[in-house]
Amino acid sequence: MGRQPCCEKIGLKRGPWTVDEDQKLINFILNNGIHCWRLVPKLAGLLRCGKSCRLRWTNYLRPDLKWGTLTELEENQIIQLHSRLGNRWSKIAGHFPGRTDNEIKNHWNTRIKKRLKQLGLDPVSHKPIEHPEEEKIEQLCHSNSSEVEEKSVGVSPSETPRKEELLGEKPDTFAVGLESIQSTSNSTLVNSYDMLWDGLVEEMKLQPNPSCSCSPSFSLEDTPHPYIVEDSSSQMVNSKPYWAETLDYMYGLNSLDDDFYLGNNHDSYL
DNA sequence: AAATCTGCCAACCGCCTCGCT
DNA sequence: TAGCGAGGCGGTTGGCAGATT
Repeated sequence: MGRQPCCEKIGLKRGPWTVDEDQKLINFILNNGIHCWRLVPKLAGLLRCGKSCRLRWTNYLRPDLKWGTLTELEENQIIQLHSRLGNRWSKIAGHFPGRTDNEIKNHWNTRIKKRLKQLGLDPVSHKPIEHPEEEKIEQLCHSNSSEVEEKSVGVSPSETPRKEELLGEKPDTFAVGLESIQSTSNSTLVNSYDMLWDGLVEEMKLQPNPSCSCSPSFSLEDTPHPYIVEDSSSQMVNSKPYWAETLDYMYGLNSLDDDFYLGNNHDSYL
């Protein structure tokens, strides 16, 4: 016997949320909090199931969401965390304040996967995809032929990485990783991000995100601002969604200065 | 200019986990 | 201790927008 559906689906609306629905959900949660998702749509006057409301809130309407493209540093951190945690997106998202598991999952599937494949890495195992590649790496470690090196991974002779580095074993320090990233071509990113991340782990002691997406509760005091967008040129821009004005009004945020909206305090969350 | 392709992401589905009775 | 229900999670899909032909 199968499980009962989470809600009575007959007569319920599906698909994209409208402005009106968003407003209703925001108003209800801000006024009443979240006690039981199953009751939220009924009490808020929405023809949605509780699950749908929860998803909409956690992925889009939550005030502590960080908007905008994931930064390169965040991307590298995601890769590292994925190599250790696998597809446990909520756990990974827990390390990124204001980011949702859905967002990170989407980013992984659409961009990072591709990037890893271009680097010759298996997105699942994080190891080189083909054995011939390993043979090339072997050659790299034991040969002085710059021609082979240039063709295989594009590393100059003086920057020849150790085999275990190319194959994903963790080297030593943050400093080494950072230096490597700064001084080498893109192809060495394969091992550089490992180095960098290990250093970061040491530096930051991997403090989990207190406002993890799993939690329905939030606090304006300890969460980043939601309307931060970082474009490809790393410039922070203001990108409020349409409902933001409502939230601003309700939270009294409209008196905050531009630095807050522009995310100039975002460093403290890394 | 129109048709087709591709990438992105919001949203859904169904299974799992955990807490309550 | 077993059964049930709600919330959480990860995989997948559908539709939109921009790019390409």
